[in-house]
Amino acid sequence: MRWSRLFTPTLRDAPADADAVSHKMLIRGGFMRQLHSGHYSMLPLGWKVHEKVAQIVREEMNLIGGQEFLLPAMHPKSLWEASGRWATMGDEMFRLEDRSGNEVGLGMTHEEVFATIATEINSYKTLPQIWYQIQWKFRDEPRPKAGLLRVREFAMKDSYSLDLDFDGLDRNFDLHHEAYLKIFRRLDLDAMPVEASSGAMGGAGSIEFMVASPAGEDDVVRCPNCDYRANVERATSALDAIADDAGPDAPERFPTPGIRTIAALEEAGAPAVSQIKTMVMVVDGAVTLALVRGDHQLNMQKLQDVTGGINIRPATPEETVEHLGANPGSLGAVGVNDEIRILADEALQGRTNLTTGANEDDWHWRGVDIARDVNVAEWVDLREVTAGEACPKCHTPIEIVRCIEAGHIFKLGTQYAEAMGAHVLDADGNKRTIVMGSYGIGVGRNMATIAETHHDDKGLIWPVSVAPYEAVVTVMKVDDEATMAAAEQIYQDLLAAGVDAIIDDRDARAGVKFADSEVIGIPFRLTVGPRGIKDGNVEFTVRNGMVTTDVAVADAAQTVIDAVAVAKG
RNA sequence: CGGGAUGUGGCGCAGCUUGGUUAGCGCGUCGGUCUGGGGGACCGAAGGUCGGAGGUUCAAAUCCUCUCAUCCCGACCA
Repeated sequence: MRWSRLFTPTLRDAPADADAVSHKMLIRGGFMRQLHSGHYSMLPLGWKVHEKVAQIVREEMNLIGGQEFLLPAMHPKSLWEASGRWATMGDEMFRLEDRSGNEVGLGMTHEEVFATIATEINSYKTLPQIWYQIQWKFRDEPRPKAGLLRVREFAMKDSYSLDLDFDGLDRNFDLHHEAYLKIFRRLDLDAMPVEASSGAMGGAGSIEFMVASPAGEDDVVRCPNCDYRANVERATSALDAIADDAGPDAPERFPTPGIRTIAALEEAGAPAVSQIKTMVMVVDGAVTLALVRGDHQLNMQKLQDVTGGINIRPATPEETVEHLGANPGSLGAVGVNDEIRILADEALQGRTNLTTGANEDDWHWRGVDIARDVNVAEWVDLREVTAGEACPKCHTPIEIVRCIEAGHIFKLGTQYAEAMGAHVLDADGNKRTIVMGSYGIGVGRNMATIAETHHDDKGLIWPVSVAPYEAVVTVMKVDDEATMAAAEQIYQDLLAAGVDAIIDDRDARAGVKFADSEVIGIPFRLTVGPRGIKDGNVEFTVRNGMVTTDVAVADAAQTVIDAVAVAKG
């Protein structure tokens, strides 16, 4: 490519509405432009990077036996009704009507379609299978943000494993786990696998691949001592046992005028660790109480996971008063009847002599024995761990790191195959439901994650594996014949050796050319100018670290060819 | 959905409080001259429904109402 013909509108300033580093850099480098919230146009360089990321994913999927498909993005309502997800996907699914009035949805993921195709598998002999595609997903996100990190329209590699049994699923899950680690290594992303909530996907278990970054949206618990890693949505920690006084034979009501918060109640003599915090939640329309220790936080995802609820929200003040008879600040579960489901965090199990609201404004109970006085339906893990608590495995204080979710793999099980009727006959002639796994990597998000973690104050620093160009030959004086001829020869040598090179043949000032190559983040640069040519030299600059050395004109191309080869491993 | 902020040539901004010439500035763009190893200088030029609609007024970028868009925070702390 000749830069004089390249369309890549670089900017001196980042747009004011960009906040995340990757967003600013990708806009400044002319990789992409926003069309509207959550939708980006990929410009030539952006698309090149995107496709290099996709190709790495494709290669690693093929290596584990994946077969590439391409499924429709637009799906009939009936398909999603069959799995029950037409309803459960809620507002996150884009829906529209065709001219006949038939409702269709834009695919957010493709379990249903792949499972439908899997109905054509009739014999166990066809299994296992790994099917995948790299295709556009549409999700009406509540809040698109941070450039490509969270968008409403994006390319995703989604793969699906099909097996006769759960042992097979485990094998394919492990194959994907390994393939994903290789993919992230090739993308130069330091991704850590963590236990995760399966969320709306359902299924038996899942692993997220997390890359530490302040631009992320997930918090990951990490033990600095052992290998414990988990999303806060799943993480636990070891708590010190608390020895309570037995307390009175029955709870006692006492007046607490004006006391509305845990902190205020603590000042009034009830330690937060000995309070019950009563969260009034509405789970799919049903008022539910979630109890946690006074000094603990409720994790909504954990509540969602344990209840299996789809729509979960805090109760409104009106609903709270209607069901419990008091306002927030004086709420409790003592004496609440069976009509309201009560879930209590495990940290409250066995506790006595506790304090909690009495469901009458300005009154609380003390001396509460939770087992005796509260009608707990289930003891579950609801609490969000915090940094510094003890690792559940080794008791070292844990840390919490902000992360980008770069990939996610799920052990789905049989639910989609069952819904779509994907069955096979096993060796004994018995009908069996196909066991599925599903595995996703967002191409654009990974591109942004690389940008997020590979830059300096001059711009991006792409790993060679995904760089828009591996090398640029920067011509300092295009009207100097000897300079241009030497640059052209080097450029042709690079192309002949398979290096993805570009020659900057623009009649522009040196500063402009340097700045552009740096903001774009091309890994290697050969600067060819009359000054060096006179001595038979060109300059070789490595973008990462901006180290420049002189090399002989005759060796220049080979220097880059070698550097590219080393970087690609 | 709740809260906050911002919308003025391609990008970054000023002007708005206190309404009043032809709406400015930097960068970028186009033409030219001089330059030529870190976003150069000078001359000239193009490019704007001041997000949109309605209202107040003799007069609106500026005041009022509604609306749309974009960004950030939150989706719990009883």
